[in-house]
Amino acid sequence: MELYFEKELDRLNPYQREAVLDESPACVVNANVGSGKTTVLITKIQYLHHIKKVGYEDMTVLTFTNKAADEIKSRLLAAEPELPADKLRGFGTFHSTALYYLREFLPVEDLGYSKEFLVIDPEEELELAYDLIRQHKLKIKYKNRLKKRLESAMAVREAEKKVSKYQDDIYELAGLLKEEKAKQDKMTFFDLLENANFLLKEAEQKSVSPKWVIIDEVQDSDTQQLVFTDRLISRGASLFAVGDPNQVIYSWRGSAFQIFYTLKHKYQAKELTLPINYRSSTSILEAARCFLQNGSPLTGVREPGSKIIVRRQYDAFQDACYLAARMKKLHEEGISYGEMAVFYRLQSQSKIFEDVFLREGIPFEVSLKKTVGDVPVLKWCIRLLRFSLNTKDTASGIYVLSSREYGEGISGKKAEEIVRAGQPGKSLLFDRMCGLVENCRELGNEEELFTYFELDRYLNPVSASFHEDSDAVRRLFGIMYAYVREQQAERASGMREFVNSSSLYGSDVLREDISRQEDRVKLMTIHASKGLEFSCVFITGVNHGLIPLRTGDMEGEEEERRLFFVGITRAKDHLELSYYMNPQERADPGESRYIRMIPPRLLEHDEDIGPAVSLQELKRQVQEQRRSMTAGCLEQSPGQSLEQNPEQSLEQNPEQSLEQNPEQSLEQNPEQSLEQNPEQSLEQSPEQSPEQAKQQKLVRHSRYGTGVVVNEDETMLEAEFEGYGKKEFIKAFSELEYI
DNA sequence: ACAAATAGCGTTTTT
DNA sequence: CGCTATTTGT
Repeated sequence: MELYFEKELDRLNPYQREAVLDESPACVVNANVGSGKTTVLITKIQYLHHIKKVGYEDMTVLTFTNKAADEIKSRLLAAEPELPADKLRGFGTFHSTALYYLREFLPVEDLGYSKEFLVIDPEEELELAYDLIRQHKLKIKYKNRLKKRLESAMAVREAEKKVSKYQDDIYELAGLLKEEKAKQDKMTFFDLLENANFLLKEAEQKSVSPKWVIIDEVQDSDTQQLVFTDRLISRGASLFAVGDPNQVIYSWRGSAFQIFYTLKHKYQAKELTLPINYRSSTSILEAARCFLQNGSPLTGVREPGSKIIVRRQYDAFQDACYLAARMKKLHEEGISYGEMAVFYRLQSQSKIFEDVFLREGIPFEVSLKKTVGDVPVLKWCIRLLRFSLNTKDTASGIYVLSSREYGEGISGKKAEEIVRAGQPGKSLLFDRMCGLVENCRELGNEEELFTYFELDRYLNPVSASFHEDSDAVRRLFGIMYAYVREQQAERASGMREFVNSSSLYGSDVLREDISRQEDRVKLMTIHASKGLEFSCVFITGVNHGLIPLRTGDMEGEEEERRLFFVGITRAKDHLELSYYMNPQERADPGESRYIRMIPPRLLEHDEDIGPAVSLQELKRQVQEQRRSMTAGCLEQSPGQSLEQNPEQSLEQNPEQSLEQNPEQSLEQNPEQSLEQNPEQSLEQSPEQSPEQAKQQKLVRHSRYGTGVVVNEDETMLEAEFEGYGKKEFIKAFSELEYI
């Protein structure tokens, strides 16, 4: 083993080797993009184990995502296949490690919990809070923002909790919620760390005392995670942390300020640097250097490579069409689609690319954050299992019975009665849930479980999404059975563990079918691109107002710059930036100043925004296609609410009016059509062509009188009434009369 | 019951 | 800044 390890060490560059061999009790490694950070981290772990004879069980390796933790574990196992998995129990995300400590070593009873406590998602905590408000008749203002208000209330110190800003009972609620969670044996992600931190301060030394704390992507730590680290270090652990201050893009969700500085001072940590980037061509690196905050060195070792292409486009649609053609060409040249990626600033920007790529036959995959909670049927099923496995969880029982979409659709009051009384015979579904643990032995696979709950009946067979729903549920059950088998646990307790483990929230329950075909173009936000790399990267919409997004303060501005830095450093060989002359969203037309910050000699401008006569026709077809699609599956997609924004903005954009008069628009360059019709932009309703504005449509309403139609589509109608102003109506329900 | 006043977003997302 | 949801005032 030691010999094998010598070879590993030889493969490292001097900087990497120094980090691995460093002997100081605390060391932070300032690792540049693409400098082999993960390799150093893994080699360090192996070094500690094989050479320094530190047991894996004496190491705590902390990451922020399950994905990162899985990668580290699987790379260790690949090098050492006979390594028993339970030696790596201390390897995982901050939250899963806190969970492990709480379950195995820390006296959670001191906080009123049992060892079998449950992990709940934020939404369930919110439900609990609303329940408490009702039960205790608390006065809470701005209930719609309760989640945010509670978050800030929980962060306030005990001493300052006298009167709330709005003079309501928010602090009382926070206190009650804490009690209630302990009573119901439930912890949120926040509680996992908070409680672990509290107990680590008090508990006896021997219970948890790793010899090493090793942290990946340490720049993303928030205060809670910093405290967790500190608790372990003050128990005698040495520290080895790796991260990149130039890749801080999550400070808005609380990553602590200037971590490297803090760690260096707090623990007299030695700071080492990994300056050499192996990933990108030197042109790309040179451009990236313009966006570094501090003058940290960033050295490349590769050839200059091709210039960065900057494209001027009329709008996102034209860009999408260009990209489709460009990618086809690259594919013909032998670059696989999997090596290409399109980045944008906002989730809502993906839609137009999806539509065009679908039409053009480009295989693609959109990276969307989806958890079980985002799919209504799975959310319902999890609650079904939760109550079945723990009938004390009455909130889940009530939720399942009173759901409108699934189950028996019992009213909330009645459901509460049944669940609280706990008497059988009132509801078949309720009886089945209560009987699950008893009958568990006979239910050997997902199909039998499905049948046991009579889900054929309860998953709302008349709904359009029934097939999709039952497939999703079967898949979830399948994953659960696989988990139980893998853990070699007794069935009921294995299921309980699955349903309550944070691993559930991190697992790819929904992505099974996507990963089959790998050769796809990836579409994602720049945020989501962190940690990935592609041969060809296309960053789209590099306009001011998008990249950078209009931000209030300096800090936000700097974060935007780091974000762009992250985006361009994902590219290995080829990078293209595009900006729009007619951005439909909040962006300004023209190139972002970020493009101007790159030395011109690195750039190649492509300013031809040719008229492409058929483009308008194509665009019309794409929009038509989308309309028929969204009409068909309105209720199935959980992401629907997110996707409504681009839809709306599309209705308002000028193309809508072009679509209504195709003959007129076709021979015009789209850019001209806007500039040549100044009256149009002065109109109150730009979606109407001048002709339509002249022959105004009038409607009569029983209450508001006669009004002028200002906006109209298939479902909605907006009219302006004299003395009343504008009013929106749903056509199907309003009693409107055309005049 | 309606109108005026006020608060606080806006985007990015993991556990 | 401009919009929306909510609270507060009449």
